Amino acid sequence: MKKTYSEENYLKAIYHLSKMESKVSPKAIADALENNPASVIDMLKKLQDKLLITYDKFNGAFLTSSGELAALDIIRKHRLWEVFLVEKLNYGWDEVHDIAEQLEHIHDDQLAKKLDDYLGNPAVDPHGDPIPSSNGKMPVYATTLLSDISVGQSCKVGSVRDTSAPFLKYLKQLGLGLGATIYVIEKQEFDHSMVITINDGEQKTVSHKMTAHILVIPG
Amino acid sequence: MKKTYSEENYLKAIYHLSKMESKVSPKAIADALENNPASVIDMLKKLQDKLLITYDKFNGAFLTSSGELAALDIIRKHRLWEVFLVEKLNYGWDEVHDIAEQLEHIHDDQLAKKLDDYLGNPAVDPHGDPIPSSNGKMPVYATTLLSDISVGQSCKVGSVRDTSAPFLKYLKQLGLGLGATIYVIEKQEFDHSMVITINDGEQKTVSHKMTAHILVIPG
DNA sequence: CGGTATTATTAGGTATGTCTAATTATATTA
DNA sequence: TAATATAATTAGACATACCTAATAATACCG
Ligand SMILES: [Mn+2]
Ligand SMILES: [Mn+2]
Ligand SMILES: [Mn+2]
Ligand SMILES: [Mn+2]
Repeated sequence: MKKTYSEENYLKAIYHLSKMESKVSPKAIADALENNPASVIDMLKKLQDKLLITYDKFNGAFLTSSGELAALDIIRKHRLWEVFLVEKLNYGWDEVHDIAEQLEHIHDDQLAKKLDDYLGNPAVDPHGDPIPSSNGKMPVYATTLLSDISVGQSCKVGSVRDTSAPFLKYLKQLGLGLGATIYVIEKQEFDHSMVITINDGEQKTVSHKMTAHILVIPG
Repeated sequence: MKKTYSEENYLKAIYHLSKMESKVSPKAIADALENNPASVIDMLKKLQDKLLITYDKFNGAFLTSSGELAALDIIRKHRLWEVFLVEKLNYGWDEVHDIAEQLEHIHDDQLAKKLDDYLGNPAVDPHGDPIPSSNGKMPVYATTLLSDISVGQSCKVGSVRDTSAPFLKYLKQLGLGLGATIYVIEKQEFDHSMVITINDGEQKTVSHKMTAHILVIPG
């Protein structure tokens, strides 16, 4: 069953929110899509009619299995296109999200597979996020937040939980790219800010807001 | 001023129709877009309000200079994406039009230029149609119809005037690709069908409907 | 010329996806 | 617990881009 541009965006938002919070509320969806709860309620009804989600006030929204497959398909396309834009068209990783937001909705049976093959079947997108397989499985890599790494431990940047331009620009400025090695020197109890070195460079202080949006592979 | 998906399709249709016929009527636009004249009239008013076209019943629709620039930009993107799909993703030239119809509406300031550079600044799309320049000029190549070539003359396939799958499939079956050399052996006065050889192969008979949709470079 | 077919246009309506404002339900917290 | 803040929901509206049916204008043809 063909989905509209808008339905696809809702499914994707619900998928992402369900990974972050236990309950996916209309308010949370409205915030994610930058629209309002009244619009969300309308759409939740439509998605429920199409058996893509279940929704009730107490449990919030849940993707059905067909809804989850649809969401993963969109995410797959989004991330493949991001790889294309960075690897082939030489965009910066902080420039590609909004374009991928459009490209993810292009409809064609063969496109994702051909793009995937052309790109050499990449495992992750330019932000380190895993690319779902064509049969709808989401590989899991980095799951530990940098903020949870202990003093004296080191780790590598696996992916980021925020794809906004300001965040990515700041990362670039810090030299914090994918795969960068981080060593945790100190943690402030007061505001949870961290003193770290990046690739054995000079010491830098980063806020909790930063460290709570960076996923790492410990060790 | 940002244009909607639909507005862009109308501008493109009006551009193409204006090259084929002297008057672009609501009926002709409706046929091209497979919708109905009432819808077209609505949109013509909107486009006129936005100063993208002029319209009156006696002269039909005309693109203003900003309308023409917009149309050429969409056509440029359409054709660049078609090159990408064929050259990089290994689609057949009969499979790419509908996908490009979606991709042409992707909006990003740098995208067309980056794509163009990445593809090596192609002059023509997979159907031999010239790719407009970034400053809105449409190069002109093949302008002669195969149906206008005389008996005893040869020519090369420059482009096609129909991008429907049945037409392109038939071309492929005949071995009539871009650049193929055609030699005109005979022309029937009755139905204007032609006997030709393709790349010095065996003789084939093709209808006027075919020869009137193939543009060639004589000589 | 007059009648018929084709086009153009208007009027009114539908579906999608959004909104604001009002109302109801649920949490928070003093 | 009662007041208050936040969230969910409903009602009503609006913009976009379609549609059908009716009417008006124009073209075509015998
Ligand atoms: Mn992204
Ligand atoms: Mn999107
Ligand atoms: Mn095309
Ligand atoms: Mn289009």
